[in-house]
Amino acid sequence: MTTPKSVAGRLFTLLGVFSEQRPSANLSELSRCAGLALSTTHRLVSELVEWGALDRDADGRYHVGLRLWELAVLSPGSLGLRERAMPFLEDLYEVTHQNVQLAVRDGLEAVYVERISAHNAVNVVTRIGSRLPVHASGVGLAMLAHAPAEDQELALRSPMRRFTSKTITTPAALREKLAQVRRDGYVVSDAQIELITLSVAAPIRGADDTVVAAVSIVVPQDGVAVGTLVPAVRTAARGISRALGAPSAVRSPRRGAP
Amino acid sequence: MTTPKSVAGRLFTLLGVFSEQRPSANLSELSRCAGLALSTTHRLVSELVEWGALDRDADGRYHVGLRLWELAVLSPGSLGLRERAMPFLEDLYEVTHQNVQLAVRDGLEAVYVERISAHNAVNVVTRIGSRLPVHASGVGLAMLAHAPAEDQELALRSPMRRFTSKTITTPAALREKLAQVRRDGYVVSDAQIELITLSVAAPIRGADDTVVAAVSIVVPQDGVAVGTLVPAVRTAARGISRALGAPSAVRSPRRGAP
DNA sequence: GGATGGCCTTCCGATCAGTGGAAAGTCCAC
DNA sequence: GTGGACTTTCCACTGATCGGAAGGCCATCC
Repeated sequence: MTTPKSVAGRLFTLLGVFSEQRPSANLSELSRCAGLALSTTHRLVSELVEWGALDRDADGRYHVGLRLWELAVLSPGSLGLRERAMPFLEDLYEVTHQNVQLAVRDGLEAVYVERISAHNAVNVVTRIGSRLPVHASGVGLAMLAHAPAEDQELALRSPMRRFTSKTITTPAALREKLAQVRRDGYVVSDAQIELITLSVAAPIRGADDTVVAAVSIVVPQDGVAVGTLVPAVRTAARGISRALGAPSAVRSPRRGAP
Repeated sequence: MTTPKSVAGRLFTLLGVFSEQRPSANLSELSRCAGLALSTTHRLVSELVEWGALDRDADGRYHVGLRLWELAVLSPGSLGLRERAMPFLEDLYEVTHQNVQLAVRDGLEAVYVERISAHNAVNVVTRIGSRLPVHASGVGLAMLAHAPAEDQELALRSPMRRFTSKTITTPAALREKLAQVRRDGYVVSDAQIELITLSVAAPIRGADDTVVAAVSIVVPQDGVAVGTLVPAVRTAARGISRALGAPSAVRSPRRGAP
């Protein structure tokens, strides 16, 4: 474990100790995992607690604090987008009763910022805040297809992790898929992450008409008519784009669609 | 503005510059608002960007980064709670089509961690991540009523901000309200924040049977039968408690049924 | 064109905050 | 009582941090 020289780096290392697998830790644990001296850890952690980045419970264990929420919701993927998208996600959920997801792009990863799920909906691997490579997720493909050329180039050149036998892993396949997404205006991502699920995604445009997010719906592989989902997802994506002030969604350009 | 002496403090000061009113800032702005030298700001901000706490857009402006999401969702109010509560919030929304909110307590404040709202629902002041004093919000009262005695004492001794003519502001009134909440098992918070709205809230218990969160529904003052909302909110709260493993919410366990 | 002002970036020496070893304190289990 | 795991406090040394200063970039103004 490389110990960063700067204090800031040490703080980040400490915060990085927390994960889904280890949502809480005691002082020694933090010290060990971060590779810092106990006394140093103690002081830094105390400062983090004082500010609210961490909380300390009755057992002396540390958790991520609620103050970080206040910051996180200020991120571009959150501010405005979530608020405005929510009602449309609601609509989509109400019609389909399946998992509905909202994601933004961070480099070559799709970050899920909202998700609506029902009791009986199919279980998916993603949670809010989690990330998936753009090449392997419906939302990722929807966003990548309309990303700046340099990002697309980078994605084509980067190794693509394989999740299932159907995962796109070659530049050629990805290139073709992206072209198809641009042509159709939506993505059907078939068993790219898990063999039993399928997702339909569509891009969301912001006020400057660039694609800033994507919405998707995840359903079980069998028993759901994909054809009926596509219009619903596209409608929601369009509604959200309009709510964000996207020019192309305000007027109604009929691009070859009936 | 007092300049903190520690590096950690300076980092927090920098992050604290961002707010709902100022979701992005350039370097000089950060330097000015944080009261730090330009060169210092430059170095610290660069480190924050490197780690992902901040992002820098094409115009050279800084935003809160998406990495903070990954941390924020690990907070106790998020991890597990949101995931498990969502379906029940959905149910509540679907039945009522009003604003549904989920909150946790942080000291004497209620922090909203999830909210579902419809196109036509009444507008409320709260957003995800925002805070309200416990004495003035339905969710706050629901949580405070079952909080440790010391926290209740503290709340009774602290000054209570007045939002409207109906806001609880005296220890006596608060004490009585809390007793009522404990007796009834729910809260009707009538115009305590805004005169035109009313909320019904109920406490949610965790695996250790303590109250860890609260769910509420916010409706316009007029035209909605409160009587019909109470059972719905209580049912949802109970369902979430059960999903969290709260002993008191697990009804007569049927054992042996394979 | 040259001047001006705003903003960002880099450099560098003095200084002072940060580090970590060590020791003392706390708590629990055996 | 003893041992062990964890936390808290102390302190002297040191090297990371700070901020002034200088330079670069890019507008806008005269």
